[in-house]
Amino acid sequence: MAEEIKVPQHKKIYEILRKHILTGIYEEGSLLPSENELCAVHNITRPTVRQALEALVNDGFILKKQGKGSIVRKPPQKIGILSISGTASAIGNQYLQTQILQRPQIIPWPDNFPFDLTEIEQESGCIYMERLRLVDEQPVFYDINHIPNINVPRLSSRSFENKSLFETLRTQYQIEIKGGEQKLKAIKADRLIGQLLNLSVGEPVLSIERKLNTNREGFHIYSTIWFNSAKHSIYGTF
Amino acid sequence: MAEEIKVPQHKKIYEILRKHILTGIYEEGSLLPSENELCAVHNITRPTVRQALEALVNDGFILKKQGKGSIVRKPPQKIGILSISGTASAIGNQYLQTQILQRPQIIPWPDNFPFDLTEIEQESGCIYMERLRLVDEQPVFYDINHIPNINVPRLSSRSFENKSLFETLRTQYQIEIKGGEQKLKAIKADRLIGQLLNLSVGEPVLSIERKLNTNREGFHIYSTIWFNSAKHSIYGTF
DNA sequence: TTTTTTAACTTGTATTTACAAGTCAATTGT
DNA sequence: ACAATTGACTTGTAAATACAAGTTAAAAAA
Repeated sequence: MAEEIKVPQHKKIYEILRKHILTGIYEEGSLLPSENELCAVHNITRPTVRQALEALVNDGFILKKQGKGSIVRKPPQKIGILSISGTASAIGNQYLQTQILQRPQIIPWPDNFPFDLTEIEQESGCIYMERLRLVDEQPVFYDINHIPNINVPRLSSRSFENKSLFETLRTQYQIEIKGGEQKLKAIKADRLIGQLLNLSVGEPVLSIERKLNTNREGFHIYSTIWFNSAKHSIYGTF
Repeated sequence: MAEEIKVPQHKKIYEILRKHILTGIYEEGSLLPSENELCAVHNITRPTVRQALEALVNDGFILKKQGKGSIVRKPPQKIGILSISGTASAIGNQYLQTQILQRPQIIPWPDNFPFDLTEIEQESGCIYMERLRLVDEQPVFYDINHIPNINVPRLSSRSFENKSLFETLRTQYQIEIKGGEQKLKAIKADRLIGQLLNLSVGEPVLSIERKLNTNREGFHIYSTIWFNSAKHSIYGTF
């Protein structure tokens, strides 16, 4: 019971600093507290602080300069819909609303699943959910997700209305996206997609099939996205 | 003088291991020597070894597993059309033929160019070229490129029939792509695009606008790609 | 005033030590 | 013969310490 999840100190500090950068407590271009200050504040030693800072450097949140300090670099560049992050931060999530069409539920994997599954994934079933994302009240993309039902207790009962699925996975289950593969196509909207995205049948739609790798061996997240590119386009840096 | 360049130990180890992985001394899938072995061999301490290994993890050369070891992962990422590389390696360039529709020519920048240009770029004019890429004799994508006419002598007189534009830039001019940004859309084929890609007007086409950054400060390459996704899809890893 | 030096910061590198936790094969007990 | 346990590996986390090297501004010297 209780099942205490052990989170290393350097990861805690990483999460705290990351959040503070994203929420604007540290402004872009300003300096983070010095390593020694962070040691004092969080009561840990410098190597541990440096481990957290190094992760922030790798993720593009800060830029270190010897003799100067750690410079905040707010928009972590990347994270477009095409890049490593979740679909959430695509447009600037202030204006991105999420509608859950299908709350997470546990189902067996579909018969004709377009990706190969590992045995463990196959045996455990998957958590399925559908979301519709809107900008200015207009539907922009619709996505379905298949997540292996492996050691993600109560995920199916969580709400994702106002937070990113990937944010939840990262903070609640320590699941991080490490990379992935994707296939892109321009297709014609069929009746279902047309209805969801408020498009006529036959209008062009951008479809993305992706398989995301995580820090858990053999744990992959599968998403399919249909994107209405009439008024928006998908932006990404790399 | 002599000007001794000081290279940190962890960087030396990184370079050694990297070279050994790339030259095949350590085979893909095999284990690297353990951290303690590396300490003994190179006469350094474990934190230093770990610093080198961490860099290798970040660059995708190894994969660490607690209790097991460091697994060699030879191909340091692949690069697809969506990633950093040029459009060439998209499908596996054996089957990718290139037809030059417009040989490189020097022109002024278009009036309504969709990207902001630096002063230097603006003043120098650009090199323009159009290509059609075919798989199995069938057109798959059509791309136009704008390259600043800055210190790229005789580029406009080169032939790109059988080599990648980016390969030429890298080997002949030491210009390397370091990253970039892109916008993706699904649009309807107009008459020109339909004709080029062998599609009916109104069929969905995937369009990509990209601005590529290079190792030359202020030297960007601008491409627009129209992709026929009827029989192929764009594949990328990240 | 202007320049140089110093001192007090910052991050970078490196060692040493200790224990936790995952993996795997040999050993042990049944 | 089989299952469980042990022990010897592996990497992960964390502390305490020391000095090197880049940056900056205040203090001292010209």
